[in-house]
Amino acid sequence: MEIEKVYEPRRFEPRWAQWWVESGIYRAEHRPGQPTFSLVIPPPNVTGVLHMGHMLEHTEIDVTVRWHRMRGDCTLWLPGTDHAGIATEMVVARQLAAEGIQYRRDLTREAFVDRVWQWKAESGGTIRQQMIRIGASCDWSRERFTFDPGLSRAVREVFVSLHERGLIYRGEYMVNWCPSCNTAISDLESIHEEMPGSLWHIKYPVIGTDRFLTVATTRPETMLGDTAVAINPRDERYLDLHGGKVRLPPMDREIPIIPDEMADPEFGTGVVKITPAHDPNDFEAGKRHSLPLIEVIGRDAKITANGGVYAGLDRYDARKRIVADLESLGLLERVEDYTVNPGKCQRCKSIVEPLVSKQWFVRTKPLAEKAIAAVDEKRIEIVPEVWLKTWNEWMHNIRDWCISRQLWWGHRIPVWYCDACGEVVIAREDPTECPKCGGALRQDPDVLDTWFSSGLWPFSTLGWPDQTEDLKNFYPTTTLITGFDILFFWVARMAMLGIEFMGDVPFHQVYIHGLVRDADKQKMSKTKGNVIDPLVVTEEYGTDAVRMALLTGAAPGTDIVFSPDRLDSSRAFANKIWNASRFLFMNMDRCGVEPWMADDLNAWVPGVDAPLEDRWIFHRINECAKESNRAIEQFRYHEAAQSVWRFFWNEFCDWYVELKKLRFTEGSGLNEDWRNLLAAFESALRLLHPVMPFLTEELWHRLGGAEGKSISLTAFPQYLKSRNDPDAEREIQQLQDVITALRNLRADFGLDPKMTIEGLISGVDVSAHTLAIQKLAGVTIRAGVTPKTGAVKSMSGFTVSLDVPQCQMEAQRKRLEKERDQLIKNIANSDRQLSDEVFLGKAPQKVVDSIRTKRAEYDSQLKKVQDNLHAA
RNA sequence: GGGCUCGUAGCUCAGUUGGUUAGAGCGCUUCCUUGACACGGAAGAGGUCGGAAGUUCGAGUCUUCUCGAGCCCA
Repeated sequence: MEIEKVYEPRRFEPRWAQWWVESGIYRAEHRPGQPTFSLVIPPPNVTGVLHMGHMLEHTEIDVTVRWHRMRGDCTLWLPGTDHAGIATEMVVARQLAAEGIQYRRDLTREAFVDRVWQWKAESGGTIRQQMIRIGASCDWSRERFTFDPGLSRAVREVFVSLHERGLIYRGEYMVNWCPSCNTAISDLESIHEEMPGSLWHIKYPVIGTDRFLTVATTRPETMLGDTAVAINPRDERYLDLHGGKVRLPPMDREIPIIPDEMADPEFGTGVVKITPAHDPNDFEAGKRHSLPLIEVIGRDAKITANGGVYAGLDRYDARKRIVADLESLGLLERVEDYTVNPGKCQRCKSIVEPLVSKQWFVRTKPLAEKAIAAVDEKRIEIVPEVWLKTWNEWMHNIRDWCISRQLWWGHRIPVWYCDACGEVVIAREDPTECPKCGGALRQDPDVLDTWFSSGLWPFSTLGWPDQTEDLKNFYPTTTLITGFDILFFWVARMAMLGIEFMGDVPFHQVYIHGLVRDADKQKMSKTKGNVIDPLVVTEEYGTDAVRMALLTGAAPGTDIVFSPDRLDSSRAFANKIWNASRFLFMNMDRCGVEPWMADDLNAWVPGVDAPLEDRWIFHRINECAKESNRAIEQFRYHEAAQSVWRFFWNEFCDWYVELKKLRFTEGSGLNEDWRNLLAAFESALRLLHPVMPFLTEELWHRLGGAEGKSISLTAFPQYLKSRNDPDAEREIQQLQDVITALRNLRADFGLDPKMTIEGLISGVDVSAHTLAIQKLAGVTIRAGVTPKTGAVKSMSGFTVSLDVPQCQMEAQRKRLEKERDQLIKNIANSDRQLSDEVFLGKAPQKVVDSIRTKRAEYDSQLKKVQDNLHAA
């Protein structure tokens, strides 16, 4: 059988990727009575391209999904994307701008939306293609998009029914306005970031006196809209000013001095200005004191007509002018450097302007309570637990959710206004006329926050509001795997809406994965230029190697450092497996063995008389299965990856294959030896499959897997206590110890690796393994009982010696002395503990016993070492 | 201002309920191109677990303080 010398994933990965999709083998078919595992993808943004975060997420999901499928569960991984309102609108707007089209001015809304759909058809499928390339084993027949008709119907149903339940309202509230995206955004989309700024101390003349109140502000331009200044009611400096007024310098307006707790006597002068229309805290204060709202900054971030002489200026130009004017009036007391913390638009980084406007909100408290309870009662389990605190912190302090967006691309808010009679219609079906007066209706121009539709994802994708079979079979989903950055944006909202509309949690477990960082532990970002394109490294190293590199570092609760080193070693692992199979195939040829696979390899066990190494490797497979199953079940991907790595490389390749080499005879045909070897290898491939799907599929087929079948549909090895073989384990361990000790001695004496040496082994019977010892340690065991020289090494339980010339004894003596000193130290240490009455009285018996046993071992070894030293 | 996480070998990280010679990968040193593999094999060196105090018979593992790095929320 021809097999290339080096692992070259490019030669087979694209082929399998394509076949997995075309064959439809990952379509979930519900079968009654069978356990179900379902998972929905955290929908990537339709404008997105696959980045390392996706690669990690999809790898973890895929491992989990493949593992469940191999365990025989009816398994669904539902893929799809979201319509990403702002992002997509910006992408298309940019495209139009390049053609000289300003969409809001030159296009109708309908024309624009058509254009977006056109864009989606052309460019919206990138990430899908990329996912297929990396072998994501999802059910493409169930792919969904948040803007599909069905999902849109779900959105409308939820909006209307939340409104009916009193959980949606329209209100005049302070929102985060992004002047460059031209829309309101939610609190979560406004990112606070510290930056250097200034604190201006401005003097406000107190009416009727010659005094001034000095107010410190980081945003002097907002003073145009001040409607009061506040002092702390207990602040003794200003007791006499209660009920007084100040003159607002640039506007020449009189505004009241009000007592309010929000003024901190310790901060600055203890006086704060109040601008209810442009600051969230001031907005609240304004409500408490019934202050007027004066909007001085508009949606374009320019000063409005209310701003007097400053009208029409950009907010920052106005700031400069106002400061200059105050200074010339002698009202600017001083300016100090100050760190400011403004909200920035998550998407375009513009500084958001807090504005008062009419928006639609979801009343979140009642929804949040149920979600909090679901987590408290473990109906939703958050893994790792560290995120529980963050979850509770946020959920308990949750604020109402602003869901209207002033965009064209998105689910249009299903609300209509009648200009004739003022009626507001909120309806599941588009109304044609006002039900009250028959007049014309005008639909609310805004669309809903994309997360509003993403929040329905676990059930809208399964057909809701229809009561479909899929919904019945796959909701609640089993597990959600996602990043912490969308814990609130998405996870919390799915929990709230799922419970509200399905009456049950959307998933039972949420696994929060880490962040992929570069080799210097830096976050990957386009601006830093340190992003690694997963498709590029996939082409270079192979998808499987990239997966392995990610998984071995994916310990729960930690970020993943993604370095070329790790990629190199993962590829080396893949190459090792490749070559192990190459070895098999070459020897199969030599021995005249045809590719073979039993009907049910999962049931294969070597016979009772099978060679020791066969019994041993099946024992190890069983142990590895135990570890892998446990690890994947607990989202301990790094342990799953490491355990199969260790098994395949350090046990299967390093020992099993080496021992097996001694059994090959030319022209043997498919004998018991071969059957056991091939069955063991096939099991090992199955253990590895969830982690490295491509390589294992390729080798499995070369091994004899029938066309049209897939290793991904075979059974993952399960741990069976009955397959434990402690005798084989013990005997191989002993053999390994003997061989290691001999190699150790050889190295110490600097013996030529090619030279076969005679030696003696005492204390253990290895007569059955003389051939193995000869091959793997280069030592032939001679007759006799007395070592010829002092080239001796004593282990616990046995002693090995080599016949080497006397002249090389100096190295030996040194090593023995070192060993002796270590043993003396260990014995002293044990004695100290064993003579400690309190320790003996309080420590558990088994701890004390183990120390006694060790003490005895050290002692007998010490005696041997001393004997050897005398001889040397 | 409130909260969280991390600090273990040169590097990146494991270390499930505290148990007594602290593990892995990479890197490093020495030797070896033996017909699966130099993306390899064999043998090694190297940490006392950021610092201090405490609880305990016993602490990398629990408590407090402290220093340093990062993150989230306001």
